[in-house]
Amino acid sequence: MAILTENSSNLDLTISTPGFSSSPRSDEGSSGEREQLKLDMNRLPSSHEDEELSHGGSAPPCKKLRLTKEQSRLLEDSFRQNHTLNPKQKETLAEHLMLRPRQIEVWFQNRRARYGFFFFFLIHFLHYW
DNA sequence: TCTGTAAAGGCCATTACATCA
DNA sequence: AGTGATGTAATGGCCTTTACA
Repeated sequence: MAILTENSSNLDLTISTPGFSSSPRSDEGSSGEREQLKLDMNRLPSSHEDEELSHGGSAPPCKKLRLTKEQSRLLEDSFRQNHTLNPKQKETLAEHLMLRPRQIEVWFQNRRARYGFFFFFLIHFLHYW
């Protein structure tokens, strides 16, 4: 899979994920049920749900989600290509992964925080060694 | 040109929750 | 089944940059 920034000046993204489609799949395989559950939990809340939450409705705030392997993998691939996202890329990724843009943003932020420095250090270490 | 200001985005520290041993 | 450790999603605050009047 790859997310290609076709042109850094124009903000288009090409996302192709073998075995992963943003559209719901009816032929979910063996790992199916548990994974499907995760996807359901992780899916972007409908505008109605969103509205309820944002208006402080009686519904409890969303529990912390766990990203699926596919979601993580896709995010990881994007991160490898670019450690930061422009708004368009964020939007596209969010749409593709059925997450909120804020979640994409948070993932990249945490990713940079956890491994960014490590890899920076590692690369320079290898380079000079 | 400068200057003040609001909006947006990034980073950091921290919290809170899910999972595993 | 209960518990502590660990990993990580999420939040809030602060800072910098940018656009605009």
